[in-house]
Amino acid sequence: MSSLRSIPTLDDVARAAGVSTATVSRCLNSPDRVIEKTRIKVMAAVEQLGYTPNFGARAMAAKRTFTIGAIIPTMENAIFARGLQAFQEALHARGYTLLVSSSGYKADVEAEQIRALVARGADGLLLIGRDRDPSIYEFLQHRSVATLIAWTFEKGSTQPSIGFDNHAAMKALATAVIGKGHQHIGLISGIIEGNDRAAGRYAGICDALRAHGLDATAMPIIETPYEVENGAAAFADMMQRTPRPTVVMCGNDVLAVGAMKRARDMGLRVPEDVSITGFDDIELARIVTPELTTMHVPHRDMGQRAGEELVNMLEGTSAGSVVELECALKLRASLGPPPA
Amino acid sequence: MSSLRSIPTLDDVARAAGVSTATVSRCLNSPDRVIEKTRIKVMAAVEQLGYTPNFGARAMAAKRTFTIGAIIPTMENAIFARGLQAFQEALHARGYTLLVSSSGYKADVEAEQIRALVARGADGLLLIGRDRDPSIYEFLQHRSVATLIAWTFEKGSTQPSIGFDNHAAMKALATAVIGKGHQHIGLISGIIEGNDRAAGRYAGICDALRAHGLDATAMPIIETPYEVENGAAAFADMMQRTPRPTVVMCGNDVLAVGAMKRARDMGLRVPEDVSITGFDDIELARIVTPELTTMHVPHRDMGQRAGEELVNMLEGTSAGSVVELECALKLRASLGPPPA
DNA sequence: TTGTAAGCGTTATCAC
DNA sequence: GTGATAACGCTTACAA
Repeated sequence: MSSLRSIPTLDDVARAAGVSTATVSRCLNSPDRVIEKTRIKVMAAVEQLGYTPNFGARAMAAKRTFTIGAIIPTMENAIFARGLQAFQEALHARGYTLLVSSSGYKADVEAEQIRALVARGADGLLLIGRDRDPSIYEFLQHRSVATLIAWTFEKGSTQPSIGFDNHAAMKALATAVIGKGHQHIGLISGIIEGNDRAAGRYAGICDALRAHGLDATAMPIIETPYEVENGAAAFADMMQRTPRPTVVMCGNDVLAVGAMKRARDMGLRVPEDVSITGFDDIELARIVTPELTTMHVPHRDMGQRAGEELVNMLEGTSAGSVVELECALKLRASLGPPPA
Repeated sequence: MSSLRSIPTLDDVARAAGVSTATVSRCLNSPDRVIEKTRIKVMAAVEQLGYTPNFGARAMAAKRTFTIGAIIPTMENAIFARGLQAFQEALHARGYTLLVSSSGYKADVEAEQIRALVARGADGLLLIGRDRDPSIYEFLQHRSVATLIAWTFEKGSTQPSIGFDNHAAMKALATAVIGKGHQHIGLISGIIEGNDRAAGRYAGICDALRAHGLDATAMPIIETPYEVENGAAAFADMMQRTPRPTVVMCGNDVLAVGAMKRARDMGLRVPEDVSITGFDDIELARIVTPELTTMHVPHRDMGQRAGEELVNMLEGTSAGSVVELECALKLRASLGPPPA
């Protein structure tokens, strides 16, 4: 019975094909270094026995796994989904496997997962954002794990990275908002501590305000984890402030959508009574009514290029570059002029 | 310089602590089998050297990895996110690590990923739905990888599984729809081939129709992958059919939301001109306007219990049970009576 | 309680 | 082109 047969090893295949284990290994890894006749014989044995290489053994002997790990802050909303999908596809096309973990925006969980992935032999890692305990980067370097930072770009950074300038992008969005005539902006931000993207976006708004002679320190700001419910709660809170903001800018679309929902529940019309903006331009942004003014982030492009870059780093084709991607302002119905 | 030091092994730790590798191994795996004094000495060395066990070697020697794999059809929308998050938390609490892959609803990709995860030593696997080439189950059994099927329940199934009755749930929803007076239902379904959940939901609607003396074979049906855009396109198509459906039931919330968006773009009011229903009750369902009538699936509960069950199976506490979870009808504004 | 040593299943370096 | 054989880093009887 097949279920009694134990798991076949290289040795079993070699025996069945009447060759050495070295030859079987070659057939699997560099088929061209083996004469066709032998190869066919070996492959038949592989097939017949249902052989699958043991990954641990292979990793140990080859010091290479063709596996790349990615740790994203969350899978619960779509922010990283698109980019990750594209990343995965790019890796797959180059023969690599992607393993994903999510940290729930918790630094210690992330550190643990980085170790887990490295211990499992990940050749490379995709990390989101740059704010991280330095010891982690030391560890990664020590283990010579190729590491690429995504979702953020910083001029003159030394870390290989691909992303966009969160600061500049949010500044552009805020500038557009101010251009509509708004003087009272309220900000619902993600948790800024340990999150350079959130920090950059916040700073971008302040910059825009200052550039227009407005007082950035007066801006009401609520920090809360990126969840719809939190956006809703923060919005309600924000509407109590004095002076009441005429526009609520949100750190991402998820918060913004929560804010819009609460506005609706509170009987406030968007944008007649209050304007709302997001960031990311995930699918959600065009599903809600009214459609959300937001900053488009090239998720797919970023993911795909991240995949290619990481593979290139692994294969020595690239030393790890720093690439900046462009965002695009999406002016939609949720932003209007301030109420008269 | 620390970056010149090579990666420490058990041997290095043993040498540094002045004990054997066996003792170090014991300190790490069964600390109580080692006298405190030695343990302290060893742990200090571990710490000082920054030692991390090599996973491949450990897996090979111990034939156990405390790793569980999950393969979900997609990460691009939130359908599986909630459940997976809860699953992950449950595993983490029991000391297991979760590795996730997504198959893009493609059977061959899934098969490949199953092999990849098993080769990496996954002790157990979480799979979505039961439709799958039998050889996969044979393979899994042969490798004695504990496997749990989620998101679906079938009475009398022999596979360990946890889920809900897609057929009964959709039948209940359809019954509610018919109860509102609808005679012309259009269905926008996910791809049914190879997807028992989609198939069950379809059959459930047919059942409900028949139970009310309506002709199920006359129901217009469009099959399309679960994406917002596809839901929108299918809806437009559906509105051309004669007789025009008074309600469009969708295979899940993602399709439904796409349909709602298109309805709005076409100038059709929901539910005055046409009703729309979904399935899953993901967050999205209550974000859209009007809120979506749908079937609530206990995602978190399912994920959490799946995690516990799988660990129990691994640790011999459970032989693998078949558990059914209840869904709950959510009647919201997107469903109304048919237009006069 | 601790040490010795035999695997675990590959890959890679040599010879042949 | 192919075959021995030595790593690779760890766990686990078995001995001491």
